[in-house]
Amino acid sequence: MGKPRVIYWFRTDLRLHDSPALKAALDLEPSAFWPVFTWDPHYVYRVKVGVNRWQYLLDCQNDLSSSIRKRNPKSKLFVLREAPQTLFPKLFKAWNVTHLVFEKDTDSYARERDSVIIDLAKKAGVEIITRYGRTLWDSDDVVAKNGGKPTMSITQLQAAGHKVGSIPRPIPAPDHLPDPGEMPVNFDQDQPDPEPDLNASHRIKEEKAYHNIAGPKDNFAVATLEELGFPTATTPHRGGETLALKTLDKIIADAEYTATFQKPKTSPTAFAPQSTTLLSPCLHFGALSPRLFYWRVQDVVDGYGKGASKPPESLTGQLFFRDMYFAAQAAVGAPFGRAVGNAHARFIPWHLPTTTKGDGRYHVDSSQAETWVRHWAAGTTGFPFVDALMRQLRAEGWIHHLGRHMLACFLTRGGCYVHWERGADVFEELLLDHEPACNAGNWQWLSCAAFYHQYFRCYSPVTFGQKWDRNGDYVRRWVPELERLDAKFIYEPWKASQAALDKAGVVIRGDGEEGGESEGNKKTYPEPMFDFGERRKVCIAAMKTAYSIGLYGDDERVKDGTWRALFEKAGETEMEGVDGSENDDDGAHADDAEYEAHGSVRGSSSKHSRGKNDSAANKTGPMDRHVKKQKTQ
DNA sequence: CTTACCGTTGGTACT
DNA sequence: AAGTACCAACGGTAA
Repeated sequence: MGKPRVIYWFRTDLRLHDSPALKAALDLEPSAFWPVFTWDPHYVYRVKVGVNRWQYLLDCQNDLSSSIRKRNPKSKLFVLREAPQTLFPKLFKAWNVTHLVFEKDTDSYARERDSVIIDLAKKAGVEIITRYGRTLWDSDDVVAKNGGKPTMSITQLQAAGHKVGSIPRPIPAPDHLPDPGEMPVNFDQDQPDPEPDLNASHRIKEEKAYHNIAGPKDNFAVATLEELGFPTATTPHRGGETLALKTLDKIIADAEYTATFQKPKTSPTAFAPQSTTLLSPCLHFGALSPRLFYWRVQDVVDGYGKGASKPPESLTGQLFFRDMYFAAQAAVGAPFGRAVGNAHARFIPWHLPTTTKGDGRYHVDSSQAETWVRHWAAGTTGFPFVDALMRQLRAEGWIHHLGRHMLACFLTRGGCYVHWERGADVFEELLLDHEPACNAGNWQWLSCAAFYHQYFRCYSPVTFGQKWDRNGDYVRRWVPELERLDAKFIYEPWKASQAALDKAGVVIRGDGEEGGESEGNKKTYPEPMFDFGERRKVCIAAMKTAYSIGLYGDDERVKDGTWRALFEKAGETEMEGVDGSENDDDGAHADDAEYEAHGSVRGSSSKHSRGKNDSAANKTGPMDRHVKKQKTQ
């Protein structure tokens, strides 16, 4: 029995401070200690990760690696390019490993993957040690204290958290790390199947992610965007533990901001600087510990006395929401990320639902909805506030939480009546801070499928922006076509007089698909893609029908399609399978037309450039005709 | 059982 | 400018 030879497996905990798992690994007093990151093909190919988020991940890895090196010049973050499921059994042997240590992860894919790894380690006689530090409280403990049920309200989370116990105080970063052992690669590399590559559309060059297990220079280096075939990232936001801690210091130094923070009063239109902390991407990658964040803030609040804000509005309250979604997902499992099969989300027959085949595709039941979602994703809806938000999201990978509300409400229950899964797909790709539990949870919240139910409260793309930004500076920043338009019309340019438009040098015309950005000296901006007031009414009425029918995602009638009869009986026409297009009965639909499309909205980074054949927009399925016949009977 | 009130972040019309 | 009542009316929670 030699001394412990330990692999510390970094995943979504790219930091050295406050890591219970890292502490457990170092407490073994290893004779060999390898800080390792494995490239999971699931992340590289099977989930949508935009270029900006890749950049942020690589930032975090580079910073971590240099922090490790500072503590031991012989060490660094060793990046191995192979799926952990095939890599670890070989590594255990080749490096003579005795322990594998990592932070527990309650995401559904991670749970599945980690249980495989734990079995493999058992077989190899390698001891597994895990600890938890991803949320304030261990999500499984929260679920247990919530009666085994998902936490569906912030009250439940707070009550269950209270029962779990006090939030652990942060653990300082180690000031020294043990030497790594020898690292022979005397085994073959298992190559993953790159198909389907959900990120193929972003790549501008050959992707070389798995060309060599230790990277192109054979030195286990952190990858570059170029090796992945990606173009340069556009986000100004940079990642890494060092930066995260600096940002946190700056926030904490402002005691009044920290102690009196009220989320609903922070502005979604503030930019340079934004009104919130922008720490969410650091939390996602684990570059910042939520418990460190919590206690640094709480200590300020405790010292501030009267006038401090309280959860859920306060800064610490924001972390509670994160814990709530994590615990909800921990309880529900994989169905939490979907509608069908999710017993805790209402069934609402929105357009463009994901197919039940599990292939990531969705049902194009309405060409009109498909057109709307494309405009939504590209930032060409003709509603300036909506378009500004989407353009900032595409460029920077981050928008304010209330901006996300606006976009989500508009796409689902307050505008397009498109399924929240379509919006979640786009956010998953674009958000730097995309967190599976929080994304799915927030989309369910905003669409009133779960967590939130007041569907009659709708965000107006005109009024909501005006409430925060009378002059429309935010819109001018992101929709430069309207830069010079009078503030009176900046949120609703279709109402502007010809004189006002002439003065601003803009023409309101078309649907943004012509590709022409300028006409002479004038710029063009699209007409609004629908009458918002009308759509709002239609959506609220349809939500009322869906609520009164009261089905949930796990209902048999949802799975077998008999839900439709219930909605037809209720006289509902705004629903999946009914195409609202005015001009689509021109005989253009082939009988065997495909009615599925890839589960991603290809928002082109070059705006206004989407081709007409880019999607299944002009194809409809048999269901449409079926329903249309019924309508005209 | 009923009832009243609350729920992180709506919109409108009024004072 | 900021506060209030109302719109039409949801589910969860506590009394």
